[in-house]
Amino acid sequence: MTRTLNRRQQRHQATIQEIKDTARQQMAEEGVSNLSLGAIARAIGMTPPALYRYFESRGALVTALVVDAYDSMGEALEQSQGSLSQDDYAGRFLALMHAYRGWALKHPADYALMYGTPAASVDLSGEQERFQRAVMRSMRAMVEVLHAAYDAKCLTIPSQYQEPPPTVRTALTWMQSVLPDKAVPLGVLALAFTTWLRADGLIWQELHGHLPKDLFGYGELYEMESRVLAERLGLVAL
Amino acid sequence: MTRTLNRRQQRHQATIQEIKDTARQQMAEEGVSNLSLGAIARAIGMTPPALYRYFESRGALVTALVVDAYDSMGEALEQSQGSLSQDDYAGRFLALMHAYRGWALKHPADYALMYGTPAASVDLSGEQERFQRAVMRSMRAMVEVLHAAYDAKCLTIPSQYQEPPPTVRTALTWMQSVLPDKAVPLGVLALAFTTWLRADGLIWQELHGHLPKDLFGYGELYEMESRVLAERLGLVAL
DNA sequence: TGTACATCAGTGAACGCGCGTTCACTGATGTAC
DNA sequence: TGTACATCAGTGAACGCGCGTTCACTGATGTAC
Repeated sequence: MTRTLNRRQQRHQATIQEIKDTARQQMAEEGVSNLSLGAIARAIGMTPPALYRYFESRGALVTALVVDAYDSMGEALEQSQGSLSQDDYAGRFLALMHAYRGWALKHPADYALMYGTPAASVDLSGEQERFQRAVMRSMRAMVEVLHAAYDAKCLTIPSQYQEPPPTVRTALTWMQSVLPDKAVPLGVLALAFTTWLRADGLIWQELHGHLPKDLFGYGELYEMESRVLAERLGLVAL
Repeated sequence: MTRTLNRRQQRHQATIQEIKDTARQQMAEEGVSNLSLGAIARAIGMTPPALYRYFESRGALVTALVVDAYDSMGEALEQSQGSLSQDDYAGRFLALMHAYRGWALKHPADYALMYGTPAASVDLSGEQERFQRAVMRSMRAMVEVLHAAYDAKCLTIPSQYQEPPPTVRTALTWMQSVLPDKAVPLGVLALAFTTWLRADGLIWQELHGHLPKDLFGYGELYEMESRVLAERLGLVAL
């Protein structure tokens, strides 16, 4: 196995990192759709063809960036749980929601890459499952909190979620199989995702929507919504 | 006034329409970010410079398309109310939600244009208010339903919405002033928008997200969510 | 430890492409008297 | 009704740009004996 890397391999990995970091910075400055291999190469003192030693195409680079973004987001979410007591479900939920918006505002380019118009990124059919797994990884913390609350009988699941339609059920089962916690009830899983996707709409519009910026009031609207969601999930504040 | 248009002016307006229609078709086929003036001109049998008689730049064309899209969506929402009785608030709400997803699926390119990564569109600072007004126009039906339900005491407004933070309040007041119905309580307005934005997240992810497509089960997840929302708004089905 | 060979990093030139926009222009369409 | 003039539509050529990707190549870095 390549357990130990020689110096050349280490440099290779380091350069891959440098390329990705530069790409992220480029996106942040010039906009997600203006990611150019030439500009990246220039910024790190190489010529464009040299990048092909590290990524086989522009698309491969973008794919790597997307997967990284989900990981980075997931990590931020997990870290948000640090200091909270295990059974403070409402607190943990609110921390997750807060961390989510925080991450999105701190990494707008990555967020746009994950969530924005896909034409800017790539839709290689072979990569689909790779993306799906990345999403699931980022969602672990959310699922974990709701599952814990459910087991403690502190979660209200709307009746509709108990018996999802067959197609939905199929997808949920796959998602369940990908998570480390194989015992998550499907209803909890569905609830975690719909809650999540609803938060998405708010954040995205705050960042890129055509509404007056004031409406979101530096996150106050979002926090308000988070609290409403927490209440309706039946999570009681400690 | 130019109340009656001569033939030349009529042709001018017709060509503007033709350009916009072709542009929409182009976006649908090639992706929103691949909108090219050359391709549009070619499709309608003109040369690229000719388009500059109708739009002063590519950005102006995109702006017009966005505004049109909001109008088209708003119209679809209003039409969804047609056959329902005025006081069937739950029915009207569900019809709106259903029509919203329906419109988005039928016009994915326009939806992406309104809602997607803005780099693909335009962010001329002067156009901001134009966009904001367009959004408000598209939201009339939703606001109207919730307002009617509120007056009939059939709407549950979360306590947090009664006293929004000052910044949020400012934006809501502006929004209120732009609507035809000047008497909408701010809480109702806020509720209408957050509900809306949450639905957005679901639809967008169904269209462009990295989740398994089955999860959305041909709209079943969305309908499920809509019903949950209706219940929680306190709207009772007739 | 030193040499012979394979592997890899990076270069520089080139390819072919499509893009938005400008400009000076020709013809056609409309207007005023 | 006919003519003179202004307005507008559309052309064709050109500008300057940046893009992703390929190719044959030179040097440097590592490996095996």
